[in-house]
Amino acid sequence: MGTLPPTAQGRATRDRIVEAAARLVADQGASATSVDDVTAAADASKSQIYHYFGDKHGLVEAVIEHQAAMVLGFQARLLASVRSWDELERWRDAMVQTVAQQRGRGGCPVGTLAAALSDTDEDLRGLLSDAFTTWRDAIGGALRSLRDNGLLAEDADLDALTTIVLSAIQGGLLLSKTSRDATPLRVALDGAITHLKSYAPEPPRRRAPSRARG
Amino acid sequence: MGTLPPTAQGRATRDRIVEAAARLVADQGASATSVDDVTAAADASKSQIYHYFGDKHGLVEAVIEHQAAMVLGFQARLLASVRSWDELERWRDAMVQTVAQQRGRGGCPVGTLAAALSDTDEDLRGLLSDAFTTWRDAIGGALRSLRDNGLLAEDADLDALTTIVLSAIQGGLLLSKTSRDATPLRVALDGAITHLKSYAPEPPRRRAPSRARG
DNA sequence: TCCCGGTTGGACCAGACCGTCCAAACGGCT
DNA sequence: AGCCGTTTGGACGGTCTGGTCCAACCGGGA
Repeated sequence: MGTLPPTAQGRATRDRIVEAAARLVADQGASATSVDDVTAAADASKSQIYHYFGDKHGLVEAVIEHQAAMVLGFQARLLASVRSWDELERWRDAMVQTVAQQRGRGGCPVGTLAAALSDTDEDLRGLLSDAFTTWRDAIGGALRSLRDNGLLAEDADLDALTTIVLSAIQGGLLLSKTSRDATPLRVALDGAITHLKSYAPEPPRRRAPSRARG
Repeated sequence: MGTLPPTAQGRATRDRIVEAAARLVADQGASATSVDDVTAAADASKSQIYHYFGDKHGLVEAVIEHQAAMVLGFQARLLASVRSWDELERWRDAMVQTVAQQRGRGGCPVGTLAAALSDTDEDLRGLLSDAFTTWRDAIGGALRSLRDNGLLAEDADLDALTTIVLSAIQGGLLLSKTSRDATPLRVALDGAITHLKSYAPEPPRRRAPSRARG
């Protein structure tokens, strides 16, 4: 359970199970996904799941870790290279495009799990809280990079701005998945970026009216 | 099912069931709440539930409508009177205080349901989407009132600003419930209000640095 | 070749699940 | 009192649930 399978075959099986479980949990919810569902989807047998994960709780933990790694990998890759407003806007466009492609379905796997499990299980809440912390670090790194490049004022509160950006992501994704329309996410992220720009050391000529309609 | 019980006694029973179910669903999730759980919590018998709601799906519908009415009632009451920045900030403080009191637990009942059910059931997603639309109307009304009082520019895009505010609410609540700390909500709402103020017709002396740290 | 830990399949269990059913009790009528 | 639709209680059935158990299988090392 705690440790990874020693053989390559075992590791492959474990991965297959986690991926199948992650997919099922993402579009049914954790408590609506049965262990038997997972065995069918992963083409595995029940003893394999209990061998590698101990019980269903352990399986859900593995799913959370898997989704956190996916999302944060994606985010970290895009955010690591941000050194200008243009690059930050490319990051925004990538997220909006991803959501638009699936018409909002699913939203953020981590956010969805956090909404469902934070009140139910203290262990899982901790994992999800850690995931958000890591995400904040990635965003905060990008903001620091912007500040180092002279695009944000020295005295700007980067922690607060990071919270604002992550809130816009999560809130926008929730509204987009509920309305099946990427617009709320685009508008929320646009608003966050406009807000960031208001902390530029040389304030732009004048404020820009918000562009998109929600 | 579709219609309300004809007798006062029946209506009382129905209400008791919905309230108990809403409480259970809020802190266990819909699919983790069994009909038998509800019978026990509402001190009702099974036939009563199936008599008034048809099946579990109908019960969940009633729970959504109940939670939407609660949240929107609370919001509409606070937002209807907003005519100045001070009053908007009082609305923000009321929300933050409510969340702080329960250390973030639960978050927004509507948001939590939306995260869990939007991908699962198209009917329920529609109900939740409608709830968000009504919420948007309440926020939009407050913003219009601010504009009518000369606090927002005539050309400000109120629809977009409404989306930004609602995203901040939902995102902030999610982060607060996951971290068991009201700070993210306070910071997100502060950011949204600061953003709104940047659309004031007479821009304030200079931009204000964000106050709280996240 | 034998051995042995890791791996796999699936029957099986006890309890929980949703939903059905029917008979009894209730309560406002006339 | 007598009636009738509404409301109530709870036993029951068939299915699904998480979890256990054990026998078989595999593959590499000696």
